[in-house]
Amino acid sequence: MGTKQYTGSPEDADLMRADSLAREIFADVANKWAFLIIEFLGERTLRFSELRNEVEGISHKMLTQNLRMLERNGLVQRKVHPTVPPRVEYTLTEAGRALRATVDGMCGWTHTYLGHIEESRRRFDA
Amino acid sequence: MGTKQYTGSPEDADLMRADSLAREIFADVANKWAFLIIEFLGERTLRFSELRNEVEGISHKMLTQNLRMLERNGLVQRKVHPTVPPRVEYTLTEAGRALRATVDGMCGWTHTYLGHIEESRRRFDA
DNA sequence: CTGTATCCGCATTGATACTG
DNA sequence: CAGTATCAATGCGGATACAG
Repeated sequence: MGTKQYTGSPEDADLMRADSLAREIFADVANKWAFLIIEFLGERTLRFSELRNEVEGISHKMLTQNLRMLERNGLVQRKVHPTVPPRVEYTLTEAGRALRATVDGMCGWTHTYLGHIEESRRRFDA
Repeated sequence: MGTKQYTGSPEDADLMRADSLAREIFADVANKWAFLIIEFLGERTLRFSELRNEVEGISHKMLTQNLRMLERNGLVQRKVHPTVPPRVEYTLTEAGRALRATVDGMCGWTHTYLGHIEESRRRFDA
């Protein structure tokens, strides 16, 4: 994801592919719902309805939509128990947990700079 | 950003405020353009037009909009040189650089799990 | 060059209803 | 309970024009 100065050399093909894919993944994952889902899921295994309660404010639709997306990218594992009524559980994969580590970093950052941000906002809004 | 089990005790007031603010910041910052801007800015100082070129695909509007947002939250510093034509330079603040460290983590994560993700997608799309 | 404002199409989102 | 589908709204984002 560095500067893009492709000269056309053979090795660049992979870099370009990787870069554009990285962008795509960024666009997928870098939205607040995905982050919140990953963060709340943590090391746990939660059902659809449990997630719905934890991530408050998320709609039924956005939850399923983001869960599908995360599953497609291999970040969450979806386990369906063939019972009635159905019981579906979601867990972070290894890749998901690795991503969560970085999201945790963002959470930590948020708390560290909370004051800084609030003050900056006050000054700006004047 | 942990579980929200507020009992109503006095100390909880701050936690709730911090939590909701953290959410708000998440919603602000967790979008691909903001990430890309932060990532490309790095340790450098760039002009508006330079940023426009680096972050390819971003529109005039989205760039200004995100730059304002980042400035408001105290993540970038905006320096206007009173010349004609105007010259405006953007730099990450300390808070911005700290956030960038975590965004870097995400970039690293992307490259580490690129193969995993591609394969997972192929399987899912079948 | 940088920035604001306006218009407008389109995608995202929520609400609702329905299936297994 | 979990998931899909449909519809309507609204808000995002791009294009354009214009000002300093």
